[in-house]
Amino acid sequence: MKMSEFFSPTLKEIPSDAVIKSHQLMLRAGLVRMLAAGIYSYLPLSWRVLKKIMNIVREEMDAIGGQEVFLPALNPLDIWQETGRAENFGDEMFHFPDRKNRMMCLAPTHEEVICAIARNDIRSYKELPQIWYQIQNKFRDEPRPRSGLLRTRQFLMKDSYTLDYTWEGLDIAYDKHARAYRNIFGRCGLKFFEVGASSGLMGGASSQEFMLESEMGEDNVALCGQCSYAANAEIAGFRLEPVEDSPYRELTEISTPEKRTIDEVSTFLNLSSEYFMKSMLYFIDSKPVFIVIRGDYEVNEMKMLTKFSDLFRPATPEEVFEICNAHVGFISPVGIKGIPVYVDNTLKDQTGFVSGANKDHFHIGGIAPGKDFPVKEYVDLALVKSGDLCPECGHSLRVVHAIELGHIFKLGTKYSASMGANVLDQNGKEIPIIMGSYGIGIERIMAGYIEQNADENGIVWNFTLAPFAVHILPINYKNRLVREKTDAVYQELSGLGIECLLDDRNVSPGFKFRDADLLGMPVQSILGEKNLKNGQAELKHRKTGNKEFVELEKLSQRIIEIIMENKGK
RNA sequence: CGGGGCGUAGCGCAGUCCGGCAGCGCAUCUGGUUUGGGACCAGAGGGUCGGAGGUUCAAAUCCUCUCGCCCCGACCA
Repeated sequence: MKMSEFFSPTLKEIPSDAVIKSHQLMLRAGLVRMLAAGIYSYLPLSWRVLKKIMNIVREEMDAIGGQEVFLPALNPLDIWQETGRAENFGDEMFHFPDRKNRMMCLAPTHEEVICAIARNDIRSYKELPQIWYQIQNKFRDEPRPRSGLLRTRQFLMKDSYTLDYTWEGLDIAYDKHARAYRNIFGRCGLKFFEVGASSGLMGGASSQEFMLESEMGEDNVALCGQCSYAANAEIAGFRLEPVEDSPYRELTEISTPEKRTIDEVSTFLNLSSEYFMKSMLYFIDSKPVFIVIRGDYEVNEMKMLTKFSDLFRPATPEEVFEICNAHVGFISPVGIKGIPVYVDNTLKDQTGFVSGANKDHFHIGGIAPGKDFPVKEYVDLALVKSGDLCPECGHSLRVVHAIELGHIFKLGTKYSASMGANVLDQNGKEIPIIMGSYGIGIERIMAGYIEQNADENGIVWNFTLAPFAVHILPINYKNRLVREKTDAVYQELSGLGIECLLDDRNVSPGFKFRDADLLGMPVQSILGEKNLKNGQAELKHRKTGNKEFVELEKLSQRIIEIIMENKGK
């Protein structure tokens, strides 16, 4: 491809709207342009990359027996009402009436369509198992699209669905996907890891996420530095280091004027936060309860949801005062009768905690849960933090930001049951199909790759994803010798099936070098008059910056060598 | 949805406080020179100052409304 004919509008300056590295580089290198918030056009360079990613996905999905389908992105809303997800998604799902006033929507995912097909056309267990997948545009009216291609309102997703009639079958399909996903992300050259995850809105038994460590990630993940333990912070567990030597052995009232937060009281008493008990009043199913947790931990909203479903809410300051006769910051379950207390495991088997005295401007030291107030139940509600101990091996955990690339779910029968997607089993009994659901964000692979593989000059593609393998840079293409040799090299490489981008533009050498570094093809072949006269070309490796000089006749051979050497890296 | 910021030429910005000729750099076009890290000379084109309404002799600038984009939070397979 000649650059003079190729559409890759590069930018010298960083567009002011782009904040994260991948977004800035994709705009500067002319990969994408924004049409509206969270809606992007993929220009020739990025579409070449995305097609390569999709090819890898197809190969690996086909390898586990997946059958590619293409389902409608435009759906009638009523199938979404059948499963109740029209309401669950709410405004996050684009919906609108068609000309006959039937409500339609743009599908944010495709379980409902899969079930609609299965219930009509699959009757018997003999027709199972099935693995169906597609690569499709998904639409989600995100409250806040952001971070370039990492969170958009229209995006490409590989989504697959497995249909089984036994739970063992589901396990097998799930494991196949885990294997395929490792291959896909590995082949793309991503440093990824797998974590146990929450199923969230999707429901279902077990789920696993494939994550990319990145400051830009919206998820928090706990990683063990020693063993393979990795879990989304939403569900991560940890081993507790108990506190023992509290200076408060017995119940002691402490004057703490105007000191409300754990931080303030901790500083005031010069006592670190693990000696505190954080007391919070919630309403669960309209009844007041105390939730208490050790002072150095936060409550994990997702664990709250799992424990109490969505029926909980924090008490208002007025309700707190009414029940405790003290203001927020000075309360605790000590001495408050008739209100159940859920105690987080971080407080278990320890004593001597400081919490509110239920009297403004006073705290109490020396609290022992179970002795100084009744424990309704010990529960796991704490949010893991960096430095906590691995639940598997006891080594310390790192909590890092991560980008979710893929997610696999054992869905079970949630959707098949509500939509009546049933089959007859061996005994002639009607049972709901057991489903799995598995997604990969295609653009996130590209954006995530760039987040991990770029330097101050631009993108650094590997051969697997690069839009072109070789960027040919003639210095002064108008020069006859340069032009003839360049054209010969271009013809030869292209003839060998090596994708080449030829910068035949009449611009200064520096301009070409900067653009080439920005676009980031793995190898640059620089052809200048001086070297050509000696029968030589220069090869520059984008990743290392290393340069080598190669005899012209051996150029293509050397490039093939380099490609082979770097396969799978 | 709450908080903050921004909107002026393709891109990056100044001008807005304090009303008075719409500017700068880069990019673009024409001609010429140049060719190993974003070249030089000469000339040229390009604007509904996001939009609507208002105040004023006069509005990019002041007022009201509105649309869009970004960031933080809430939210989020």
